[in-house]
Amino acid sequence: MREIFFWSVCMPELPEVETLCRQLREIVLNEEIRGFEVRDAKIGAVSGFTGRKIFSVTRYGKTLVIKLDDDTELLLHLRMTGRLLWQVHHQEVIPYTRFVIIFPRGNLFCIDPRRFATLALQKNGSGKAIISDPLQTRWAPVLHEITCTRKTPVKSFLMDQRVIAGIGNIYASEILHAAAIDPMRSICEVTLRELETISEAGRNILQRAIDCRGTSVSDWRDLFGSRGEYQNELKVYRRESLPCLRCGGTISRIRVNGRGTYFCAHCQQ
DNA sequence: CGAACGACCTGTTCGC
DNA sequence: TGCGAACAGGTCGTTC
Repeated sequence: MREIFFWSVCMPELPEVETLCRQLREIVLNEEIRGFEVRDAKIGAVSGFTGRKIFSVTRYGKTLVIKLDDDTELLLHLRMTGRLLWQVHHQEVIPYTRFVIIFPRGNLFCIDPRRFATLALQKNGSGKAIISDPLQTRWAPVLHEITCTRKTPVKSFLMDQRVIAGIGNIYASEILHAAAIDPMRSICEVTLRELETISEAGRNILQRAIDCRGTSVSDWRDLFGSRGEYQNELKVYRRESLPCLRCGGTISRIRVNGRGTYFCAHCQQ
């Protein structure tokens, strides 16, 4: 039992949020909200959804977008340790619960030990990324036009939510390893051809991670408390000092803009 | 304008 | 064994 409630790292990025999104659609689409309980006001000042029905559940980058039948749009961002958990029975007390949405057939718990998660109403004209859907769009042609004005490390560039919506720390390391690019390389020195390699690797990795229902590095769990599978396919993340699975070199861990970054100095240039 | 960094949080891990 | 410091990282605001 404790295992269900015991996690330190979730870090929902695009594949994890997409997983929740798909699972939510199966369960709550067209369902009526019977109650909305805010257990921690820090989550955001929102209320008054009783009687509304769920019109759609979509995703923008790492943000979950829940649209109600009165056109209200709820934006849920899980940040680092936020989770959503579906519970059929309401009696259970779950630690770190931030809010609960009560449906006729069950209850949706938002759980977040570190209280970074946010719930807000859609703001008009909320920021859009240059690559708003990295799964559908080829990155290279668009990004190549702006790389010459930037000097930031390529890893920071990939994680910039104004550039690409949805890539976080885990997948940024994985993508650059797959593309054999040094994460510290300045983005302005990355060629169009290399950007195409990054784009190809990135889209493949994100899609594969979705197919695996996300990465359970320490304890990411899906809507039903199950682990993802992509942690079994990680090539560099959290593999410091272990051999590179491509060239046999040793995986290094450095800091890039304050974030733990894993790469192989032998085959990533 | 872009780049870097602290703040926000709290459970876990590390070092003495 | 115990305690405090360091660490984890998504995003925002501040500073340079």
